[in-house]
Amino acid sequence: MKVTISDIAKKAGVSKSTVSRILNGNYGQNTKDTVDKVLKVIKELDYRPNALAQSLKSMKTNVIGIILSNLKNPFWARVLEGVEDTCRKNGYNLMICNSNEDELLEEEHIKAFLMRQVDGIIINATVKNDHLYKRLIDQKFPFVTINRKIPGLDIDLVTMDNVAGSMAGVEHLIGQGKNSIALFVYPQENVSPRLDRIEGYMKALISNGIEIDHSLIHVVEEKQGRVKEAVKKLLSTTNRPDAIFSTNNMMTLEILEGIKEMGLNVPKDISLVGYDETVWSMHLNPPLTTVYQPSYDMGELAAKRVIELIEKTGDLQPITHILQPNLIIRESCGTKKEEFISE
Amino acid sequence: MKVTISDIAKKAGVSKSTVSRILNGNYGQNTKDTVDKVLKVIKELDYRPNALAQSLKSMKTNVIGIILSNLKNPFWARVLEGVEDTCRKNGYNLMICNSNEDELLEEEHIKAFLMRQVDGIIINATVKNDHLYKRLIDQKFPFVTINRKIPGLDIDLVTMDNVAGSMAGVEHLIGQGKNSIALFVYPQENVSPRLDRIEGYMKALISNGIEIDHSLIHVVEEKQGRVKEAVKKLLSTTNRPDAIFSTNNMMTLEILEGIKEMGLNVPKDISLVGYDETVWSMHLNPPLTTVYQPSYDMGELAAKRVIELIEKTGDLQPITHILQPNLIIRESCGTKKEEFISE
DNA sequence: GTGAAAGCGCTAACAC
DNA sequence: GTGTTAGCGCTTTCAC
Repeated sequence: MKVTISDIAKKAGVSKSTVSRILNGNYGQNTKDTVDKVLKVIKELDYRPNALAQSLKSMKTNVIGIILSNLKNPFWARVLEGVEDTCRKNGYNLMICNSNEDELLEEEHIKAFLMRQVDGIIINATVKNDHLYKRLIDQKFPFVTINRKIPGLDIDLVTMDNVAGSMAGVEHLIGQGKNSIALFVYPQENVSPRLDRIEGYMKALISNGIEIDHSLIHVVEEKQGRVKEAVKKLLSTTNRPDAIFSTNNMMTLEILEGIKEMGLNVPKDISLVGYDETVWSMHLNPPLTTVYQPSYDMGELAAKRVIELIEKTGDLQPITHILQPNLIIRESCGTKKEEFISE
Repeated sequence: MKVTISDIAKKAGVSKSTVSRILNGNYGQNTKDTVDKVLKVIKELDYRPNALAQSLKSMKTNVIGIILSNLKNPFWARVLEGVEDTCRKNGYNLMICNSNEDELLEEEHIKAFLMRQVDGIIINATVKNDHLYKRLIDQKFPFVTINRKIPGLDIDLVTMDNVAGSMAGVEHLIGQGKNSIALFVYPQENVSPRLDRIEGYMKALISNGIEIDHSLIHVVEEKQGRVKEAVKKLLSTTNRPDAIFSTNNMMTLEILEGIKEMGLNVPKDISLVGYDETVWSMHLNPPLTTVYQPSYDMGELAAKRVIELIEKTGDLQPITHILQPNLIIRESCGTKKEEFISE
C-alpha cells in the first residue's frame, strides 16, 4: 500500500542509497540521468519519505512540544499563534497539550513528549513539578518556560514585566487624581505574574506617597459570581474607593457588572483599569483602559529560543526575556481620547 | 546518554525480547523473578521506550493532526480544547497547525502530517484543495472535517446547524415585532456556515410572510472599520431597519459601536442579535442576545469520530453530525430576563 | 520461560 | 557514480 524508498529504488533500477542521496539533495555526485530517472519515479509514485524512520535514524524529530493550561483565555490562544507561526517558519511541527493547571497531567505530558523524542519543550509551568523541570535542564534538554518564573531554577524564560504593567495601570489612576484604589486578584496560585502585579500595585502607591490600605486588597475566588459579590459589597460601604485595578481580563468583566448593578457609572463614580487587552475591551461601555501584553511576541520569542537551544551547539546559558506591556488608555478612568503609551 | 532497551537487557542479564515482553505486559509466561528483576532495572535507569521506534515497528503513532485557521477566535480555541481533551483521554497526542485560510499552507500541513504518519486528521478545511481531500478518503485515511461542509465529497463531518441557528435568531426578532431586519455577513468565503446563515435568515423571513428586501443584506469586508461604516450609513437613512442580525462575533462588536456612534440605543431604537456566544456577550451594554454554538462538543465529537475511524476495522460509512445551536436571550432585543431556549 | 534474528524505513560509512 | 551493509530502538516469530 504505502510506498517506501525500496519501491522507488526497485522501480528506478538503482539502490536505496542512491534514492536517499537524491532525496536529500546530494546530487553532485550523480549522473544527471540517474537523478532524472529517480526523480521521475518519485513523482510517479507520489513518494514521501517516512518521517518516523528518518527521525529514528537521525534522532531528531523536528517536533516541538508545548504545554499550556488555558486556551479559552485569548491571551494564550495568541501565544500559541506566535509559537505555531515561528515553528512552521523554521520547519518544526507543534505538539500541544493542556495541563489544566494539574501537576499530574503536566508530568504525564512531559513524559509523553520525551518518549516521542520531541526536540524541545515550551511550557507555562504549573510550578509544582520542580524535580522534573530540574531534570530536564540538568540533561541540557531544550526547555523554555513562558510567563511564569520558576523560583530557584535557572531556566530559559520568556515573560512579561508584570510589575511594570501593574505600576503603569495604577499610576495612571493616580495621575487622574485617584487615591483610594482597590486591587482585585485571584487567590492561591503563588505564581510570579500574580505576585508581580500585586507588587506593582504597591510600588505605584508607595512611590506616590499613598499609604497602602490592606482592606482595599481583595483576594477573590475564581468562582462564578464571587467577584461581582465582592465588588458590590465594597461599593456599598460609606467610603467606597474611587478606582479599581483588576488583574485579570475575566475578572474585569465581572467587576464592570457589579458596578453597573450598583447603579454606579464608570468613570464618573469610579474608575477602572483592567489587565490584559482583549478584542472586546474597546467595545465595552465605557471603552476600557487596559494593560496590553504582547502575547504573540511571547510565543514567538519562546519558539525562537527553544529552536536556538536545539540547533546551537555548545551549551548556552539560560536567558530571561522580559517583554514590556503597554497601557492602552481609553475612557474608563475619565480620559476621553484613546491613545497608546508606548514602552 | 539515552537509555535503550538494550541497556535494560544487559543490566538485567536477559534478552531484549524479554524486556519488551515485560514492558508490554505479557507477563504470563515469565518467572516472577525475571519480571521483578527487569522492572527494577527499568525503575533504576528511568527507562522509557522510544515511541519513534515503537511506531516505526507498529506503523501506528497515536498522534492525531488538526488543522485550524483562526485560534484568535474563542470559538476555535474552545473546539481545540474539546479535541485535546478527547485525544488525551484516549491515549493520543495532538499535532496542531494553522492554515490561516491559505490553501497552499493547508496542503503543506496535510503532507507534513502524512509524512509524520499521524493516525488521523481533523480539519476545518479551506475547501480549496478538493483533490487532496479526495485522495485521503479514497485511501480510507481517517479524516474528519469540522464546521465546513465540502460540497461534492462524502467525508465525515461534524458541524453546526447554521440554518437553524440563524432562523432562531431572526425569528426571535420577528417575535419581538421587528419586520425590517438587516443582515450583516462577510464576503468571499463561499463556505457552508456562511451560506447556511444567509439561508436561515431568508427562511425565517419567508415563513413569517415578510418579503425579502435585498437592500437589507449587507456584505461587508473584514477590514478594520468597514462594518462600522456600513452600519452608520445604514442607520442614517430615513427608513432605517428596526433590527440587525449579525453573523459573526467580531462583527457584532463593530455593529454595536456603529449604533452607539449614531447616538442610538439598543434595544430601544434598534434590536441586535449576534452569532456565536462569547465570554463577553453577557457583559456588553446591553447584554447581548446571541446564538450559542456547542464548540467544545464539536471538537469532542470530531476527535471521537476520527479515533473510531482509526481503531475500528472494516470501512465505516461517512457520517455527518449536526449540532444544534441555542438562542441565548438577553436584553438586546427588548426582552429583560436572561434565559435559554433549549434545543 | 527465554533468546536469536529479522525487519519496520531510512541514512551514511565504506567499498569498488 | 553507485551499491553493500550496518544500524537507529523496538517488536515478534520461531526455536529451543
